[in-house]
Amino acid sequence: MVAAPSSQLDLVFAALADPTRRAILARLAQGEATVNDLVAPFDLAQPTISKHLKVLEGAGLVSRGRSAQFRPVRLEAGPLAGVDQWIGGYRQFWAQSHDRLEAYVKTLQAEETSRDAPQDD
Amino acid sequence: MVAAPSSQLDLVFAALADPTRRAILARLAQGEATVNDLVAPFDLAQPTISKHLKVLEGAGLVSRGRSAQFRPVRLEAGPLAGVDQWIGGYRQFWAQSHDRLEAYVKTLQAEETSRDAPQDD
DNA sequence: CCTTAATATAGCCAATTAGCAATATAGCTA
DNA sequence: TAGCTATATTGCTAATTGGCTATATTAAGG
Repeated sequence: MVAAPSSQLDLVFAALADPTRRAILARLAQGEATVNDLVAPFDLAQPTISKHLKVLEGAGLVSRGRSAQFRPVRLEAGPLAGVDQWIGGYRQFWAQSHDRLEAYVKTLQAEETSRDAPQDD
Repeated sequence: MVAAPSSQLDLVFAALADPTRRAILARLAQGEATVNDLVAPFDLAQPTISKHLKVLEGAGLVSRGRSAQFRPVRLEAGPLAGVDQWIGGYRQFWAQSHDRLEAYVKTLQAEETSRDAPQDD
């Protein structure tokens, strides 16, 4: 077992890479839920959902309570703030590519008048 | 192999889950680079980096040019805008308890920044 | 042409992962 | 206590992944 300790971002991005887990988060955005609540909408076995929950918990994206034999799951958005922060460092780059795209569209429109545009891709 | 077509978000999150790939993006935030440029800072073999680049390209996060025997790699931030939008749906959940969160975010950013934040200076 | 440089591809391995069914545990309730 | 319900754990499999070395490809330059 050589495994370097995964950083928080590693765990969070990995957790978010699975559509089932994102759907679970979406459900939790509407409020706390039991495991069975979370199983219901999917065509997946209960242990499978429990496993997904463990991954989400490991990433800090959910926390568990205890109420009788229920272990309510609730959304913890903290790590998403971390992702948001990380992404913030790149915001300028998609603003910029948007500008480039706009410029490109303008070019196409300009060439439209001269009816002879070469394909350059 | 029944594999449902991974959504863009699946691919992007999965690509971002690896610290080497995030570091590559951080490097590309400073400008186009050749594969060798990207190999240099890591203690990884060139084919390993090429594989990472293929993952990033599959997610739409980088694109490749061609110039002699070089295949310059450049950042494509578009997909990050998609992530930003997805995350936007959860912003309210951390806005609520901003105070407690601030320290937490600072902590994990401190951990990550040195490793793979884009340099914007 | 032949060599060198930049990159890609192939093939291998170990670790991880998403899924399942079966079973165990924990806490009500009768 | 017994039984029922909610959830966790175990143990399996197939697929995927990150790493490597060795080799192939592509383009420049002598």
